Amino acid sequence: MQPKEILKEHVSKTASLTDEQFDYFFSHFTYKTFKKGQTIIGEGDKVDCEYFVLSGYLKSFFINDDMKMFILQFAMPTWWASDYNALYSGERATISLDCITDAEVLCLTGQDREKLCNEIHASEHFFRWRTNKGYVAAQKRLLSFMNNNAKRRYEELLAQYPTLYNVVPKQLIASYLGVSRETLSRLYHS
Amino acid sequence: MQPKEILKEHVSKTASLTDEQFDYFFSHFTYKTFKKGQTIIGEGDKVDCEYFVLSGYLKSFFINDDMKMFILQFAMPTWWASDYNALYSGERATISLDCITDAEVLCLTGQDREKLCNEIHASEHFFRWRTNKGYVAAQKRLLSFMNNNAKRRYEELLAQYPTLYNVVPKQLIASYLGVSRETLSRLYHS
DNA sequence: GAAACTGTGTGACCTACATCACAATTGAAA
DNA sequence: TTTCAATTGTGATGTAGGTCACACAGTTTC
Repeated sequence: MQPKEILKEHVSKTASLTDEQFDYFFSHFTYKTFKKGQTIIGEGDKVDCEYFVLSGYLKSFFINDDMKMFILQFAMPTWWASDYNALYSGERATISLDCITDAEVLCLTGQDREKLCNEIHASEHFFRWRTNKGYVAAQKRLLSFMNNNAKRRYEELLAQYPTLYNVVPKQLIASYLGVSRETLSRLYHS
Repeated sequence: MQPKEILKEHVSKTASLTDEQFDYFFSHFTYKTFKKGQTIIGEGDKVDCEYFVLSGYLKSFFINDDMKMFILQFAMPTWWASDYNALYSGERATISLDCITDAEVLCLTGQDREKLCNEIHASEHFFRWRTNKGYVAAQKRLLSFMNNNAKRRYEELLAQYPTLYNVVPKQLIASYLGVSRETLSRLYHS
């Protein structure tokens, strides 16, 4: 399937744009490819874009003072990713984004997103619903952190995204769950 | 200050509505008061509304199978609260909402919000930005959970919302931080 | 002014998970 | 195929924070 069709199918689930509107909408996206391990957003960068994943897996993450990594999100095909705080506020990136596998993405600048939201009411509708979905998901994960131990969080993650298990190194899964890789290893060997 | 002015000032920070547009916007809100301890949304309820706080303090929370409470959000004046998952999806509430103090709120039904978003482009803009802010805040809190111990999370919370300390029982602060009340007590007595 | 309730402090003990150290395995590069 | 790095497994030990138990406020209720 072509990038344009992938995005169109995705957007049409929450907003109705006419074909001409969608053509215009799509014309603001830039197609890019990245290699496994490549950095898309690095800490301290100016953040211009958000990214729609066509193929491959990304991770968005934070590194603390002890160089420990915490994964905020795995981004898979048809997911969006960026440092939304930096993108909306103009501040420098505190969240990084890079490629777990080779990846194809569509880039949309923050400026173009605002322009599209202004010019096409339906596109603002789309972004509102998408963001709300992200908000609800983040809240769910917060509750899971408070309520569940590492084992249950691990089972939850695998139940929701079984494909991750084969694609993503266990270290990264541990960073997502907020446990050490040693603990994770012990969890699924018992 | 009147409810209408409070809301107007709040909305105008992110969206420009004309006076007539705002009058129309405001006409969809219902003013309500609640007493300390009253439930606004209970588990299993059908969720029709979201709530804009005019005065007082609310909490949104989740109760697990062991009857342990986890607080997702304290809502203070000019904050919004609801079970957004239930409100957007039509499912029953899993998140409850009640009053820590006497409170005045403005209620907006999900239906009216969608109607307003349709009819007034600027109001959709407002809700997109508000939701994005919530999303970014939830992500920050997630990172804080992964990165910081209970003591630092406690200090962070007090630094951000000093008023909470006097208004909100320590038990609830513990539930927000995801620690037991005993641990919290030990944290600030040392 | 008892009585009952809600909120808080504090000690003793327990457990989930972190950390450190090193071995084993896999996988890419040469 | 050999080599080097990245990834994973596993034991020993440390610790933050949970749980239970009980004491001691304030505050509301009759």
